[in-house]
Amino acid sequence: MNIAPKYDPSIVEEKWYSYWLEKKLFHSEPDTRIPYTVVIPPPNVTGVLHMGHMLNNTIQDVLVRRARMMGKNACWVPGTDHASIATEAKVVNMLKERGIDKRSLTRDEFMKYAWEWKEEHGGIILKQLRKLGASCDWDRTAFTMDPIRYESVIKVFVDLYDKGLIYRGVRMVNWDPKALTAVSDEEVIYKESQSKLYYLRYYIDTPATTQFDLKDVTDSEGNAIPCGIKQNEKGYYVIVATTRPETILGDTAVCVHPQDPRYSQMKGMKVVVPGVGRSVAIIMDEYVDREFGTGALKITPAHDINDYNLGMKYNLETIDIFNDNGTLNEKGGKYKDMDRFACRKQIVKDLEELGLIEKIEDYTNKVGHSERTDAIIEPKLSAQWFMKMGDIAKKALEVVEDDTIQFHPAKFKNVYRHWLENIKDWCISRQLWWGQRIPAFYLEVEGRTETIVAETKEEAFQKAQQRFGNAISSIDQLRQDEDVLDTWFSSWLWPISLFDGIRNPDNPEIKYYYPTNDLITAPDIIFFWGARMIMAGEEYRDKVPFHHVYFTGIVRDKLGRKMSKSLGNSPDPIKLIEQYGADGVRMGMLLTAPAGNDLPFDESICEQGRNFSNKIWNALRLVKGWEVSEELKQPEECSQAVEWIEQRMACVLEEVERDFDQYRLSEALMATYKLMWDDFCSWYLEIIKPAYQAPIDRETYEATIRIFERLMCMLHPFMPFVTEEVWHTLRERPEEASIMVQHMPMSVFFDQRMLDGFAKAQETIAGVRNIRNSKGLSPKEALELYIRESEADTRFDNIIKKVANVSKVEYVSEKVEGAISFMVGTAECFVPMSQNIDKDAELKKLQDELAYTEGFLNSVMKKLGNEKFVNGAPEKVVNIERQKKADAESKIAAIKAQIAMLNA
RNA sequence: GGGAGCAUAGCUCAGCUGGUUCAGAGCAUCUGCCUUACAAGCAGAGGGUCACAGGUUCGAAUCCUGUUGCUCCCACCA
Repeated sequence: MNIAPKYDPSIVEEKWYSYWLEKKLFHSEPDTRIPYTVVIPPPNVTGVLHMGHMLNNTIQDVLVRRARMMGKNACWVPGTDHASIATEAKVVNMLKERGIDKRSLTRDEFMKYAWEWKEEHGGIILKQLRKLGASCDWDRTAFTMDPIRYESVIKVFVDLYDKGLIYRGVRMVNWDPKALTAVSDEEVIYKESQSKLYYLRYYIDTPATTQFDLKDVTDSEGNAIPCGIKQNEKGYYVIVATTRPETILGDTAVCVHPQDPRYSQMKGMKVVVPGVGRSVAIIMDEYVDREFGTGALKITPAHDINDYNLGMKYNLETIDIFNDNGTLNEKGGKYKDMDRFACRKQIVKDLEELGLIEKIEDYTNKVGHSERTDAIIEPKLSAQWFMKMGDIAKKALEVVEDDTIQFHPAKFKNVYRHWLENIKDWCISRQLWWGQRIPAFYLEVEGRTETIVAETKEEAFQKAQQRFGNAISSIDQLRQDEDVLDTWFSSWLWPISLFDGIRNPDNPEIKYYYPTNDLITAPDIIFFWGARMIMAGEEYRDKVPFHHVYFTGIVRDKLGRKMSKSLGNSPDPIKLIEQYGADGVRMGMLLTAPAGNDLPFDESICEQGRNFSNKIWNALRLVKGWEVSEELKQPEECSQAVEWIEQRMACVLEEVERDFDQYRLSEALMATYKLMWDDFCSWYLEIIKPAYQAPIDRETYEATIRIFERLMCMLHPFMPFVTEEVWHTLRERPEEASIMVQHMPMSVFFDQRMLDGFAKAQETIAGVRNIRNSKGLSPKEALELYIRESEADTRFDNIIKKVANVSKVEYVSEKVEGAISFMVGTAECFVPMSQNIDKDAELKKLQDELAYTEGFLNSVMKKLGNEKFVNGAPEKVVNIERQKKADAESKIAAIKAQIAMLNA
């Protein structure tokens, strides 16, 4: 058989992926088998594959392929997410490039462009996943805005509204002035930034005759501290520290702590907002941190959540000074239309000129940025839709606490608990067009605005007629809410809506595939997505959506930075695949990424994968290059080797099964890797390998093929392509065959004593090789080996002979002269040398070993001499120490005898 | 500011209820080898006071306390 000397993944991968698709091997339909379901974390429809996706999807594919080979009906459902903000931003940009302003379009026109954009640029990422080998059921590809998913979302909204879990209200929300929409708390990223703390003078608004006592006051510990009230030629003033001087335009109070002696004279006073001239009240509230700044806080209820709360409490006026895009509105007076940051600069300049700034300090604080646009978030009062989280969160917490859903690694339970215990209502409306439009309809009835929530406008009209009778005559009186829903409000239904379980809760698919088995996700979306899916599952199926959550790590570059498009530090996964093969990249990533651990990515880890693919390939070349003889009898070393490798495989299988049970994928792969490379290639194949151009016996050959096939099955979930290729080359296969649907080998009982015996033989062989190495002897020169041991195990002598190139193995009761010796356990091995032995070198080696062993014995004796140890430690442990002592003593005796012999 | 986690070989990580899996693996490094499957390879070797300091114990990488250094999450100190 002619097999290429190097493995070329590109041809092979293309070939087999098409083959799998053509044979519909990824497709699943409900049947009598046990289902195994995974739903993909839907990537952004306009996104491209990055390393995070690679890792995440490789893990899913490993689990899915393994489940399939374990005889389960595996179904991995792919799809994409419409990603409102991100996609809408891209569409708006695209329009801008074409000279079209979004505001000049109607909603319908915009949506047409958006869908066009989606059709053109969407789904690239799913195509890329095929290159990775992902065994998704592509027939089931879904989109969070396709009809089934869209309708499901609408239905859920209406249902939750009817249950009283969804409400509309004017609240302080996180406003993204770039995307012009509200975002949820989870979408705000706080970043540390260097800013300034401005100390502003607020003059006290008081008749000129009023006198204040400016003497030092006494704090609670009895120390004298300066009074909070200052005086200059213009009058009395207090100093307020702020990081956002532009918001003074919206100031409606100044707040101090009621027990702050510095300000006790301020009760009931008013101060003048600097530069603005407005006179505002001094209020006193314990919210204020006396230690911060000057202990006096300006209150801007429209632009800060805390100020808003205080504003509510003290009935303060709310002055909103910003437009939606972050510029100043008419309340900003002369600063109208300036951007908020430009305004800040200008206002500081103006105040400085007016002598209203006491000082400016450098200050580091955390500023909220929009997760999607990176714009600085502006707290803003607006009417939004919210979902109540209280009760539903409790249930979602319970199922994780009681391990109905298990997290891998479990440490994420803490994070999850903390979030759910402090959860706030979820702002679900977004001021965008790309998304599910909120099915709320407004109409004017007798001067009031009434709200009707219904799945369609027609339904809303009917409901309106029922409620308001003849006051409603035309459907056109209804006006639908302009906003769409948060994208996560569709993704949270994903495991259910994929099987149409919202619209048709009793359909056979949802009943069969739900709940899914494993969720593979990055920890950074645990709140956005994971937690909310659990809530939706509880609410709509009364069952958790999955039983295990596998958290992948975050892929980082060599410098430890998160890989991101903006940093440009992410390699192109498709290029990597071209360079190392999909199998190589998969293997490289998996080996270095235990669950929950970040993956410091370096291209070199793919090399290991590529090298491994090639190693497998070369083993195939060796085996398929043999001529098989029907006459030859199986040599003893071959039957021993076959027996051993089967035992060994059983042992590793057990380990791998244990690893998978605990979701320790990298460990499972490492164990299989070693089985293939070390045990199979380096030991087994070397033992059975016939001499050059000599044939191999039929029995050994068949056994080898069989073992090779099973190894390929074990590796297939990790490296789907090379294993399929090799599996097909090993034997003639029927038309439809694929390794994908072979049975995964299962662990069976294995004989540990045999494995131990073989390990000893391996050590013996290594000993002989070492002698060869140190003496510079050719591997072709046969040596002799004498072993002195009380209980000889001769089973593997033929193997030793062959692999170590030893002409004879003989068991002796006396020491062998003129030989170099080494020990394997308690056995002494002698290799006679024809050439002169370097006496001094040998002596030194022996003496070193003697010193070490004596030291070892010493420490054992110390333990055994300790009465507390002998009495306190368990019998078993003491016995082990006694055995150590005996072994060490006999070893010392042997070494001493050898030294004596050398010196003789 | 609150909480959680981590620290073991140059790198990435195993190491379960303290004791033969106890100091390990892979990669990298070094030394020999172009030995007819494979130099993307083969055969060997070196390398760690288990972050630091105490404590508990007959016995600690493992349990406790403190220190230091990292990481993550949460939070409205302007």
